[in-house]
Amino acid sequence: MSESESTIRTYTREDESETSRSQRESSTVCPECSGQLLTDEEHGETVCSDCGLVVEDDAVDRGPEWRAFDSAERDSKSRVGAPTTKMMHDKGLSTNIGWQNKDAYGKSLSSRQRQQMQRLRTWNERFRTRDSKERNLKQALGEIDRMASALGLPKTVRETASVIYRRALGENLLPGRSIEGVATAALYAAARQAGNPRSLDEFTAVSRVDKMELTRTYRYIVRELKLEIQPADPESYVPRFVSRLELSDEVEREARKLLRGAKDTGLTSGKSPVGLAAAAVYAAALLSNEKVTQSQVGDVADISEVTIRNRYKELLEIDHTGVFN
DNA sequence: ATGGTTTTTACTGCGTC
DNA sequence: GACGCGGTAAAAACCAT
Repeated sequence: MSESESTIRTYTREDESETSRSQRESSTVCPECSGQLLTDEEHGETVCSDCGLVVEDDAVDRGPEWRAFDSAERDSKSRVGAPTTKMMHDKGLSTNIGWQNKDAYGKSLSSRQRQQMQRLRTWNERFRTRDSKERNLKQALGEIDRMASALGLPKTVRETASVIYRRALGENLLPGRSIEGVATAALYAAARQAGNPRSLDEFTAVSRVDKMELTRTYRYIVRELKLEIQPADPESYVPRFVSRLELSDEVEREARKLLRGAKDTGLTSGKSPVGLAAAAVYAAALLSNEKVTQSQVGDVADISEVTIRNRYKELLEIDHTGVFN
C-alpha cells in the first residue's frame, strides 16, 4: 500500500564502484545521443545520463577470466583437473571408507582398530555432507549469477536470492528438487521481493527448468520458508516495456498514472500485473499520440492482444469516470 | 477433484493504407 | 490484399476450496 513512490525516476545515480567487471569491449556511449552511460544497480539497467535511454545489455561474458599471450602461458593458466564422474554427488573426488572391518589384505581388524575406523567413518561422513552442501551452494550461486545477468537483475537481488537459497539448503528443502529449479525459484522470489520482478516467461527463457517446475518449486519454498511476497506491482514492469518499445518518458508517466488510477478503483485485483502494465503502456502511447500496435506490446510483454484490449478498455474507462488526477 | 475466474486461442468483420 | 483493431466463443490455465 505504499504509494510513496510518486516522483518520476531520475536516472542520475553515479556508481563508479564496478571496477572489477571485465570491460573488454563494452561501449560506454549512448547510441542515441552519445551521452555517458551509467549503470543503475538498483534497477538493473544501463542508462544514458543525457537522454535517459535504457540500454538493455544482456551480454554475458562466457570466456575465461584470464588472458594468455602464448601457448605456454595458456597451459600454465588453464585449470583442468582429473576426469570426474557425475554419478556421485561429489564427482568421485572424496574419500570412501569401506563398511567391512577388514584391512587391505582381507584380514579382520582388532576391536581397537574397528573403533578407530568407526570414528573415521563418522567424521568422513560429516565432512562429506558438508562438502556436498558447499558444492551444491556453489553451483546454485553460479546459476543464480548467470540468470541474473541474463535478466539484467541488480546485485542486491542476487544477494537476497542467495540468502533464500542458503535458507532452503539449510532447512533441507532440496531433496527431490533440482538445484537449478530451486535456484531459479529463489531468484524469482528475490526479484519480486525487491520490487524488480521479471515474469515467469522471462525466467523460463533463461532457466533450464520449465514453467511448471518453477512455479511448483517457487510455491514450495515460499510456503516452507514463510517468505512474504506481495503481488507484483504492475508499475514495476512499465519502464522496461516502454524502453523496449522505444517510447518516450511521457508515455511512461502516463502509464503509471493510469495504473495508479486503476489501483485506487480496486479493479486491478485478480488481474495479471503484466497484462495491466502492458495495457497501460499501450493506452498511454495512444494518449500521447505515439504509435505502437497491440501486438508489439503483447510481444514484449508476453501477453495476448485480447488481454491488452480488455485491460486497456477498463483503464480508459476509469480515467474518464474516475477522480481527476 | 471441482468450480469459478482469468487468459489464450482461433475466427470474424470492419475500416484504412 | 495486408494490416491494425474490436468483438466473441470455446479452450486452457490458474487458484482456492
